[in-house]
Amino acid sequence: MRLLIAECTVDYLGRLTAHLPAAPRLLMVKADGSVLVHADGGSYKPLNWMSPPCTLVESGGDGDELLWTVTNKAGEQLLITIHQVFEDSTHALGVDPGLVKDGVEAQLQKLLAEHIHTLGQGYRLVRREYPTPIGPVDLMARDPQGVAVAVEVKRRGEIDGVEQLTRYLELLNRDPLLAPVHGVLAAQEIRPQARVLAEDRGIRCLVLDYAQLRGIDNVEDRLF
Amino acid sequence: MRLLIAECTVDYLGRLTAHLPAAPRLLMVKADGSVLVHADGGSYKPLNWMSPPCTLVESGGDGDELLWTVTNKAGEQLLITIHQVFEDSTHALGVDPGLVKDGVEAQLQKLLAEHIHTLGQGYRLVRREYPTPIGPVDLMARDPQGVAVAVEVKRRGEIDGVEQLTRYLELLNRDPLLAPVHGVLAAQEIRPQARVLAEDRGIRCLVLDYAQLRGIDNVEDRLF
DNA sequence: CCGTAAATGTCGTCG
DNA sequence: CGACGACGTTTACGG
Repeated sequence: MRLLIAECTVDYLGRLTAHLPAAPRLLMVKADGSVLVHADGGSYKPLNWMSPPCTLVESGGDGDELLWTVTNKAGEQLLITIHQVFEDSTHALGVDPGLVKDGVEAQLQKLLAEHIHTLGQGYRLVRREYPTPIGPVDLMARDPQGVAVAVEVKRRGEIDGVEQLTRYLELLNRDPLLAPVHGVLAAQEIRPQARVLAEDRGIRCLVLDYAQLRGIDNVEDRLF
Repeated sequence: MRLLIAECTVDYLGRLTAHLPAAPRLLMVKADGSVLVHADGGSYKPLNWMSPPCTLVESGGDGDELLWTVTNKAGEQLLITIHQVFEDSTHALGVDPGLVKDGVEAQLQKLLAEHIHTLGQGYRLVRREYPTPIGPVDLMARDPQGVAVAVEVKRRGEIDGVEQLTRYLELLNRDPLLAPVHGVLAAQEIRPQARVLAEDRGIRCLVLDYAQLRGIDNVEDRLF
């Protein structure tokens, strides 16, 4: 990895065109040739960048200037003019062992499947990832009367989730052996507009308490 | 901005939990206190990070180790254990003048508005950004028979765009002075599933050729 | 400050 | 390799 602190001007010509006036910035060149231009603020997103795979060509500009031309397969270009270099260092980091994550939605789905009575007393789980032609429904269950219930699990319930579940329900209800199929949107948090849309379509909204779902585990652990 | 090249272990405890085993990495601390952990690959996204506003507390760990505890308002934590420092430098960059962008969807919308006959001969533009209670429709037009046509412009047509246009159409069709309102999804590229969904709902799909739309300009430039 | 839509989104997974 | 959905999405824009 090469790090430069330098005054530079940057132009991106690709899916859009963008320009950065001259200013001191951090230029990061990674081992795979990708380039990041960072300012001393903002968030983790660089001001400008080129993702790998790409190639960097260094050439002389006017006077003491350097011109970097970074190009990718699609022909997108990042043009960096370096006016003054304040620091320039290179470091061999090696391949990173990588990030280990504990998911959220998958956990919620698993927990809700294990405690399907969170939907109400007498509910039974049919299966997780119930297949449909347009993708799997997170959970399929039966209510105490035996009516099919399709459950969409989200961390945050938003309009997208309602639309997604609506498409599943429309398809599932075409199956005379399954219909009628009710819908439940289950999430740790449900946005007001998503709730309005869901309830307008007869979809029940269920707010999940992650801690409580795990708490139920603990209680049962004590019982057995 | 402070840059460290260091062997470190990182844990994030927040919306999820994530762990990075010990390895040499770049640690970037920005002036606003935000912290980025970068490897020598991947894309512009750090392996781990904390967005501002947040606070960094440095304390001693076991032996020569250093422990950074980065905390934000929501109580999320980024814990960085620094085992060995290979380089440590600090640079004053000042406030960045910022990025100037030329958008894409806005350009497409403008071009299509200027060449509304791309929809078909005899089409007339009513207005861009036609207001509805849930937000503006990109373009409103009339077909040769005077029927209202709502157009949603995207760079890439995906299911979301179809849903968005569907919501607009549902609302617009409630207005007896406007109904019936037809729908058109116009994009440089339309995904197969979006096309199926759109056509199932009677929404026409129109693939836009950016170069050709500008080419039409050129031809007209030559004529006048 | 909340809510929605856009993003040079990026990233994983699965066909 | 393309399509599709999730993301610690982040970010910009409007009410």
